[in-house]
Order: sequence, then structure tokens, then C-alpha cells
Amino acid sequence: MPFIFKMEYSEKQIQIMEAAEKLFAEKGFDGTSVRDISEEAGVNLAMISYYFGSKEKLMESLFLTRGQSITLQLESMLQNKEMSSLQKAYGLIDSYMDKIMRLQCFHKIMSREQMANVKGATTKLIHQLKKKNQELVQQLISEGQKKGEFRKNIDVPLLMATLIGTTAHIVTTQHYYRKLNNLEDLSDDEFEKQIKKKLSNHLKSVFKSLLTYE
Amino acid sequence: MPFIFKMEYSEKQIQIMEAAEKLFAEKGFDGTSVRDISEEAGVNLAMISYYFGSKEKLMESLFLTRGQSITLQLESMLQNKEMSSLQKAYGLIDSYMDKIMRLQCFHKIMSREQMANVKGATTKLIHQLKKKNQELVQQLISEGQKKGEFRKNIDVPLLMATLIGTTAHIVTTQHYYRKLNNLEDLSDDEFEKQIKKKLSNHLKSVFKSLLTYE
Amino acid sequence: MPFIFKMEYSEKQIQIMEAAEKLFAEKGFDGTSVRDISEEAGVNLAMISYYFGSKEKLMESLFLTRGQSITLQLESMLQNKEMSSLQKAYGLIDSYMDKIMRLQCFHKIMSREQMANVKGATTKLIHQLKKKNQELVQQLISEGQKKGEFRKNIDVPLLMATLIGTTAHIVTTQHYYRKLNNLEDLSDDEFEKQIKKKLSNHLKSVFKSLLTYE
Amino acid sequence: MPFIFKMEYSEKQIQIMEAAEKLFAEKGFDGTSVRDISEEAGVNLAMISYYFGSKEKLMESLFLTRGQSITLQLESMLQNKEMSSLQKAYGLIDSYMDKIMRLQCFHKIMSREQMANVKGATTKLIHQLKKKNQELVQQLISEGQKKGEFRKNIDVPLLMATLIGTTAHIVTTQHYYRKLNNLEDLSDDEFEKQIKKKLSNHLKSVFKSLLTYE
DNA sequence: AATGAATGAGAATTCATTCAT
DNA sequence: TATGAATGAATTCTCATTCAT
Repeated sequence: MPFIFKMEYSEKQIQIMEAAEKLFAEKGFDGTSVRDISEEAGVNLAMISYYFGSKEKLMESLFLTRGQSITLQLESMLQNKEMSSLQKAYGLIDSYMDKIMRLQCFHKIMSREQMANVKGATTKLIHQLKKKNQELVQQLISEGQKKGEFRKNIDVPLLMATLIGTTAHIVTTQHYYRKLNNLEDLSDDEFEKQIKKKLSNHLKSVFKSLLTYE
Repeated sequence: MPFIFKMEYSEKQIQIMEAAEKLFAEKGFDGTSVRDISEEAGVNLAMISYYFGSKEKLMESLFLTRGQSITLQLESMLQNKEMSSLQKAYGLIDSYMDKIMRLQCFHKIMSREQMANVKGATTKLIHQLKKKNQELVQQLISEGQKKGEFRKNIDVPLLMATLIGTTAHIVTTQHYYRKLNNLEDLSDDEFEKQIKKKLSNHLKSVFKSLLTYE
Repeated sequence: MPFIFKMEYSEKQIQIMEAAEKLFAEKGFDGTSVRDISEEAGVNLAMISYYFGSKEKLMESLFLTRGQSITLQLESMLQNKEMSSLQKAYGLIDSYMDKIMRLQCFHKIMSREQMANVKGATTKLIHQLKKKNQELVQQLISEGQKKGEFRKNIDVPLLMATLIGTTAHIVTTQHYYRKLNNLEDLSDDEFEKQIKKKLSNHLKSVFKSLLTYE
Repeated sequence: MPFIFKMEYSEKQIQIMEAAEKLFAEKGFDGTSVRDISEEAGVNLAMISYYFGSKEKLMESLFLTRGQSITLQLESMLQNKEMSSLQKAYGLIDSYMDKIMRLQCFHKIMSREQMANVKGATTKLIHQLKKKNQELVQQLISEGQKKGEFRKNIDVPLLMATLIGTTAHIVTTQHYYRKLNNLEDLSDDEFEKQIKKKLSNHLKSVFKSLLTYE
């Protein structure tokens, strides 16, 4: 039986996970049937249970795979002695936005999952992820404060809520954003490029005013 | 025929809508069965189809009812000659937060719906709502600019994304927020009071830096 | 929801249970699909889950209903002062055979279930039933011994195994019995009448030799 | 093509048949999946179809193999001039019990199969087996009658039903038997030894009274 | 000879809705 | 108006078997 704990995925399995990711993002977990997934992935219906055991376990596999790549990897940056703390904060913004933009679908799925307040298979993973990220950002902020670059009274959770919430809102509602701002003719790539730049500048400006003395 | 166009709802209907609101928020539209709703509402299973026609029409009714109360009502404030534009912006923040906090469930539902990029029954309503709100805020900003209070280069959509996204993120992930920041012992009301105050100050500070010259 | 604990069954429910009883007896629990049952009962497929919750719960309901009527009701006979102990033993034989013949299908189901040595939903009920019956028979035997009618060294479990096993063997393999003894032309009723008489005499003869001094 | 007609079985095939025998006995044919068998046997899933063609053909192979060894081999005993007919009847009892005890699993399978009154692959084999056995026993009884040892009015089928039914009942319900008679602490072997002795004496006593004049 | 991968058919169950009253 | 009963369609998952190697 090919049920997987930690292993390389076969091409078929990756096809399935990518199809699932897309559909879960669009229609939600419950709104997506395994038949939908099998059709989107171009594989036999039974393969999904065969490979992943169940629809829920497929979701878990997805979370385990994507969850790893979405964690913030600030360690190296944090140890960089050349960068100012503000530069590092800017790095955080760009790094975070990069990840979200690249993993838009998975991000949508996670956003949905976060709303459920009954504990599901993903709850624990999301918690770990959030905790890890908050600690890293806290470290960054503390360093800036120690160096005298940053203000003393900084609410890290709210700071992160602003970073994550604003980005998430743009990403998850981009369809409306484009329609409302007459950007429907832009290609997806072009739009992404533009919005990334604007949003990056916007958030940097916000961060600067929240973190520094001037 | 009891299908409703625009009409007062009976007590039973309100019970159903409230039950649906709660469950849709928690588990999503597809994750909630009409049986779940009938049980939560304490009404007969067949009543839901009987009163609302279908599960989808129930969702629409919910949107029509709650959607109205969630639109920003800034008109009177905009015409107030006594308030500075910044004060009005602050009013906007508090007003928006008030609505979200009071209608948390419905807000979650809307957040979920916004992610779906296939057009559903709610798409149009959400679009109208967003459009209306953006226009009102644009008006507020333009007035501030005309009066010289506000900067010239203000990106209204991004400003709103910050307001909405940050608030939404706090509201939809409050469970994790509390766990991560050791606030699990607080009562829901107490937590809401605290977070509202903190978030209000936070957003006002952000808005001030984004909007004004100093 | 019409899930039942102890309640009168509707006509539909009885239809379903009777169809299930017949098919479980013929083809076994796993060899019978709910579709088979729905077709045999002439009801909609979904009705079975609707009424009984699941195929397994249907089996349980069947056991609870039939299990009651298959318990030996010897109480009144045991208290009869007019009958000799041997007469009572004969009464036991006829009473047991009556029940088995009348509930042949259920008896087959129980025979199958008894073979499974993993504990299922029916295990407990079967145990209780067997215990109760063994106690009653023990009582009957002890009484005969006290009165000096019966031998001292009587192995009650083996005695019952002979009664039950022999009857069960005839009932469950009657198809082969008839074929092997050229009784295929007899009507079911006629065959049952004949075999009941023969078996009754046979068992009475066996019991007499095992129980009494002569 | 590795499908077998009459042939020695390889080690793998024997593993499979033994696993199947155990599981069919416990859970029935339909309650056992080929995956269950492959796991129990420790062989590849596909090997079962590969070696036996299908699950059903595996069952047939099992019957052909085990069926041979379960037939009563009374021929030599019948020709023995030294033994009394009663001794031969006693020999029959011990011989039958030996076989059943040694092939408990297969016996359970056969018991289940006998209940099905739709003709399956095993029906014919079972019929032949039963016919052969009945003839042999009839011969034994007739001989005893001719010699004046046995009564005239002996119902051979009922006699066999008593032998087979009683033994089968003990074997197939031994789990309950032990629980009901506080023999759960005995090892399987010890229990088997005890029950065999007791049952043998019991049946011999019954046979004696049924067959002889005193 | 042996097997991992794959699959169509069918399993049980749940679903939203409708019917009969 | 209100509801218990009923149902067709769709759900997820498992099954025995076969294919490609």
C-alpha cells in the first residue's frame, strides 16, 4: 500500500495534489468532490483513495508539503550583520509576499481552514506554523529595539496581522480588486507584478511608521 | 407560496437564518447540511426548503439581510462640517470594526465567498457592496485632500485592504491569536473589548501616517 | 430522525427487516448488499439508512427483535407440579424445535454470527441468550435430579449441544438432507411437519437415555 | 499459465490457502477481501489472482484440497472382522471428531457454505462428500443389523445429524462454550483435549442407546 | 515468475429536496 | 401552515481484477 508518511511523491501523486490544491482553493474542501479532483488531475477516481487513503488524508499531505515551503525562512537574514533592522523588516515583507503570491492557492486553503474553529487535521500544523513565524518576527523586532532602531512599544501580533491580513485580502479578493479598479485586462502575471510592487511599498511605508521613530 | 422577495421574516425564519449563519461561518456552505441547520435552529428539516426554497436561496436571503447592515453608513458623517477629515477617517475605522465585530459570523461567510472565483449567487452582491464602500471612502479621502489635510498620493484600495484585511485577519483567526498570545482565559466579551481597542489604535496610527503629512 | 431504540416498527421497517432476515440467512451479512435488501423489500434504497442508520444497525435491530422471541420460555412449565421432569424435558425439546423451525432464517443468521470470533455487535446478545437458556435447562435438570427422576452425572452443556446442534444441523442443511434422502418432491410445509415429528422422537429418545435410569 | 487443475501446490500457494482458510472461517468468504488474505499470507496482492485466477477459484482449490482429507475413511475399518459393529461405530465417532478438530477452520467454512441455498461452486462437492459419508455409515449400520447387534429401526440421517451437529455446534461455538462454563483460562490445546474426551464419551453413550438393544 | 500501479464496478451512506397529508 | 416520510442523485471509499514490466 502506498500510503505515505514522508517520502518523495510520484508524478501521479503530484498531479493529484496540484489538482486538489487548485480546487480546494476555488471551491473549498467540502465543495470539491474526489471526482472533481480526479477529473482535474486526469487520473482514475480510485487512484486518490489508493494513493492518499482518503480525501482528508490528501488534504493533510497537501498541508505537510506546502506547509513546509510556506514557513518563513528568516534565519540567515536575521544573522546578517550588514543589514539594518529596518532593512530586515523590509526583507520580511518581500519574503512573505513572495511566498504568498507563489502559493496563492494553498494560502487560500489555509485561510479557509483557519476560520473553522472545530479542530481538524490541519489545526495543529497551522498553529505550529503561526507560532514559528511569530517567534521569528519577534526576534527581528527585539533586535531592532536593542539596537535602538525601533520604537519600544511595538505590538508584534498586530504588526503581523497587518502584513498578513493586508496581503491575504489582496490575494484572496484579487478578482474583485481588479474589477473595481479596472484592471481586468491585465494578464495575471502583469497584475501580479504590479500589485506586488505597490503592496510592497505600501507595507514598507506602514512598517516604517510603526517601527521607527521617524 | 412562501418564497420571499422583500418581506419581514417570521420568527422561525429568523431562527433558521441565524442557525445557518453560525454554521456557514464555522464549517462553510458546503460543509453544512440542511439537516445541521434544522437541528441547530430546532425546526423541522422540511421547513428550510419550504420557507426559503433551497439551501442556496437561504444563503441569498442571509446575504440580502446581513449585507445591508454591513454596508458602511458614512453619508451623515461625510456631511458633518465640524469634524476634521482625519476624525472622519477614524470614524470610518471604528464604524467598520464595529460592524465586523458585531457580524463576525456573516463576515466569515463573506470572506469564504470572496475566495471563490466562480460566480455564485453572492458574487454580485459582494461586488456592489465593495464598490459602494470604496466610493464612500474615496469621497472621504478626496475631501481630506481638497482641504489640504491629507497627502496627495493615497492609494485608496490599498488603504482599505489594510483596514479590512487586518481586521478580518484578527477576527477570522482569533482562535489562534488567543492561543498564541496566552489570552485563552479571557471571556469572549472581554477579549473582544480589548482587541477592539488595541486594533482601533493600531489602525488609527497606521492611517494617520498614511494619510497626513505628519 | 426515526432511529429506534425500543419501539413499534412501521410496516416499511418490518418489510425491510424481513427482507434482510431472508437475505442474511441465505447469503450472509457481507454477501448481502443494501441494494439487495431494498429490492427484496420493495423499498427505496435510501430508506434503509434512513430508518436504521446503517446496515449494521439493521442487523442489530433484527437481533433485538428476533432475539427476544427465540429465548426459551420455560418458566411456566418449570413451575408446573403435574408434569414429570421427563415430560418437561420433552416439552423443552418441542418448544426449542418449534422456535427454530418458525425462525429458521434468523437461526441461520445466528449460526453464522456465532462462528465469528471477533466481537461484533451481536456477540453480547448471543452470549446473554445462551446464558439464559443454559440456566433454565440447568434448573430443569436439577429439579429432575432432586426428584430422583434423573441420573446424577448429566453434562448440561453437552446435552444442549446435542439438542441445538442436531436441530441446527437439520435446519441449516435441509437442502442436502432432502436431496440425499429423496424428499425433494415434498412441499416445504409437509417436509417440515415430517422432520419435526421424526426429530422430536429422535431427540426424546436420546434425552431419555441420557437423563433417566432406564 | 499457472492456473491449477490437479497439481502440487508451491509453498506460496499453500501460504495463501492457509491464510484464506483462516480468514474465511473467521469472517466468511464475503467478509474477507483478497487484500486481507495477501496480508495474512505475507504475499503480494496480485499473486492471488495470479496463482488461483480469482478469489472464488481460491475457495474451490481450498475445498478440493481440504475436502479430500475430510471424507470419512472407514473402508478398512468396515472390513475388519475382529471389531464388533459397536466398536466400529465408536471408531466412526472418534474418526469424525478427529477430522473436525484438526480441520476446524475448514469445517467452519463448510458449515457456512451449507447454509447458502443458492448453488455455488462448492455445492456439488459438499453433496458428494455428504453422500459418500452417508453411504459408508449406512453400510456400517446395516452390517450391525445383519449381525443382530443393532436395532432394526435406525434412522441413519438423524444419527449422523446428531454426530455431526453436536460436534459442529461445540466446535463452531467453542468461544461461547468456554465463556459460559468458565474455561477461558485453559490453553486451546488443553481445552481441545478435554472437550474431545468428554464429547467422545457423550456421543458414544448416545450412539449405544440408539443403536443397541441395551 | 512476480509485482507495483492502475482501474471499472460496486459498495454503503448522505444529500437536498419533494410529496402526501 | 407545517411536517414525517420518502427519494433520486451524488457522495466517498473499497473491491477484485488486470495491466505493463
